[in-house]
Amino acid sequence: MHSMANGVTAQTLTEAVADHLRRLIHLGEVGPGDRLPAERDLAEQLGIARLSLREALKTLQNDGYVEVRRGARGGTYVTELKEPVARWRARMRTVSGEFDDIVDFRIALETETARLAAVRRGPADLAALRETIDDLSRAHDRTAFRQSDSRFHAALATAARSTRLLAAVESIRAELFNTYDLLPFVDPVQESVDDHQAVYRAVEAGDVDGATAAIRDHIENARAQLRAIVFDGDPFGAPDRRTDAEAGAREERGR
Amino acid sequence: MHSMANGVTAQTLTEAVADHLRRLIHLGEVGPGDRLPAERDLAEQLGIARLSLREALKTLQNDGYVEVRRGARGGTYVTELKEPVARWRARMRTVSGEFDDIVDFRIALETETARLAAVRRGPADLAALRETIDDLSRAHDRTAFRQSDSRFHAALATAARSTRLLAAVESIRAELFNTYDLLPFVDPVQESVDDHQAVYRAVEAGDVDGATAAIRDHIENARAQLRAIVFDGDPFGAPDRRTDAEAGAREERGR
DNA sequence: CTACAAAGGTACAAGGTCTGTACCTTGCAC
DNA sequence: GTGCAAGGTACAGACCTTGTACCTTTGTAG
Repeated sequence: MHSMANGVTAQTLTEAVADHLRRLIHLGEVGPGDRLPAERDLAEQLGIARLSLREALKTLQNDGYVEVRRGARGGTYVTELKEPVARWRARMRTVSGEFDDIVDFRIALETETARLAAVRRGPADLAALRETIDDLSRAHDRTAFRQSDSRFHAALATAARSTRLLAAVESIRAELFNTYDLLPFVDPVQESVDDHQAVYRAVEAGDVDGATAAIRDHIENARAQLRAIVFDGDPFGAPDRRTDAEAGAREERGR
Repeated sequence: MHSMANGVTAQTLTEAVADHLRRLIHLGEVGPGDRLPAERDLAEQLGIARLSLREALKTLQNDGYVEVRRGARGGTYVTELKEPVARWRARMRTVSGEFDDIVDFRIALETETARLAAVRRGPADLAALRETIDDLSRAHDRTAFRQSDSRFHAALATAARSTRLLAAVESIRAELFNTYDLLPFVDPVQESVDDHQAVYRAVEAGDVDGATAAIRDHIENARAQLRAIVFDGDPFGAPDRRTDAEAGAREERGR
């Protein structure tokens, strides 16, 4: 027998709660400056003891996600996220291939999502998609931009009638974090609106190939933008860019 | 603020271990009749206390995945899996859309996997793929068939150079369980070999569209076969069709 | 400038989980 | 029928989770 391998561990409530909250922050559900509910309330909402929540908040505090203030106007506030974003960026630069691995996975999920959406969408789905694009084009700050962007992709997965794709699309977005705060704000908005509209038109028309091509372009655009953020100013030069065209030439260790 | 929603829970070690072992069984890493390592050894391999392992085994025992025998030739043996397969089948029939949801997700993962493999594969990858197909065509029993099949898809994800796709492909295969034991054995072998060879040829040729089309066909074939197992007449022909609730209620004592 | 209210901070006891260690029981093989 | 390789059981210590109670900080209304 083989591969009964190791690595099995329990997850404490504290860890689970910290992961949950960290994910909400990564997804932009709560952004810099937002205040979380009071400990007692939040603990009740999450169905856990206050102490467990407090320990989770302590973790997030240590990692620089939130800061805690006492007194009447006290509470737990999301920070500007400079520290965690810096750590995320360092990891993306350090762990070879991690960045492209995530984006490749996202492409796998979203191209098929777009394909299914083009086939299965109904009028209500189209309306929901239009609304997210309208919100996006009207977004006046980064938080609104983030949320509209997230909701477009969620609406697409909803139109695709796939609960697993919806969940996975959200998960992988959380892994990419939310780094728009590091970009100049104006550029990405118009580009993103254009990309989303292209996807929408193909989905509305039931154009399967057009929809997959449009979403692939969109994610490749996002990849390029994020790559600039992550690797900009690297003294050792850009790491190898695994485009599909190039990568075929190289070959790796056997297995 | 919204969506701070509920549902956060810790996972006990026992649960984690049970999930891990159940997954190995679902993937066919260990099959009917196989014996797991002795409790003391397995606990050490997994890095956990024996009691935690024992509780996990108790769970699997209750669910009909394994049976435990004492004495010199004793140990923990994987059952014929009739009970869990019946439960799985009942669930697929009952939970509306669950079956297609899983297969749709699998298509999302594997089409992009095939696409990337066609672009990034090296000679070693091609050799590994050929080997799994050879194994498959020589498979004399269901266990060998299962393993070769799994390994082909793993090799494909390896050729695609994507750790996340590899992990996700494995996960979703575990959710589909391993129901080949319910099929007549001869048919699917030749079909499956043909399908895999079609994928291989496209990947070898670097034919992106051919590879995605071939893997999509393969999975749609698998969908049709599985659908027949899941939704068509009872494979055991018994007019007495037990619901899973009934099945769980009976046959409780015999252990 | 004082009292109140709304937050976070701390303490403790009861019950559950995980570990390490030790010892008992079963049943095949010789 | 003895040896021995399994599983079966017991227990104490450390850690995690919960419920409850009470303390401290700080903005602000009066």
